[in-house]
Amino acid sequence: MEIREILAHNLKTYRRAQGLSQEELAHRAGIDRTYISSLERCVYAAGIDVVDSLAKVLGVEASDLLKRPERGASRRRS
Amino acid sequence: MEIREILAHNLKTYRRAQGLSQEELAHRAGIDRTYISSLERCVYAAGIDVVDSLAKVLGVEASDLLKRPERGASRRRS
DNA sequence: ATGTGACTTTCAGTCCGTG
DNA sequence: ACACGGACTGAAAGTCACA
Repeated sequence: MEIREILAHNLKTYRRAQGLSQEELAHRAGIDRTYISSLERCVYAAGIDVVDSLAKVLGVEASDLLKRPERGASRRRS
Repeated sequence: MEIREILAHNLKTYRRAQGLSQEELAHRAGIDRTYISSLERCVYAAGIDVVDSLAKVLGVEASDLLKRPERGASRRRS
């Protein structure tokens, strides 16, 4: 799994957990709207400083955004 | 503490733990020697793909390179 | 074996828009 | 609220010579 994909996944997950839209997140992090969209679609390899500012808005550590998701336990059993 | 400094610190620490010179690390990661030097001196905010390739050579996760160092327990008592 | 300045090229990141 | 495109700018990516 590519590092961009990991970031994209975590970004999307944490963002939704906070109930934020891409626009809201972009605004609060002082980053362009369309760039967030690009990151979640793995268009760019973000710089660590934007990872850091995104992490701050999302209330997590920068390193958390680069952690590969858990192997087994993703799906919620209905 | 700035994210660049964290990366610089961890990079240096892990590199030395592996007994690698900047040149060796650079060579193995397919990156220029002087660029490693720049990163360890906080000249740039590296991209996550660079962080990832460095992490692979150092045998750690990309997220480990962005983890802020432990508060207390760094200095070894002589 | 590393720091640093000067340099060129690539791409991250912005800003405008559309569907 | 999001995907996606074009055009642009500045910083990162990459190279070299010298201390």
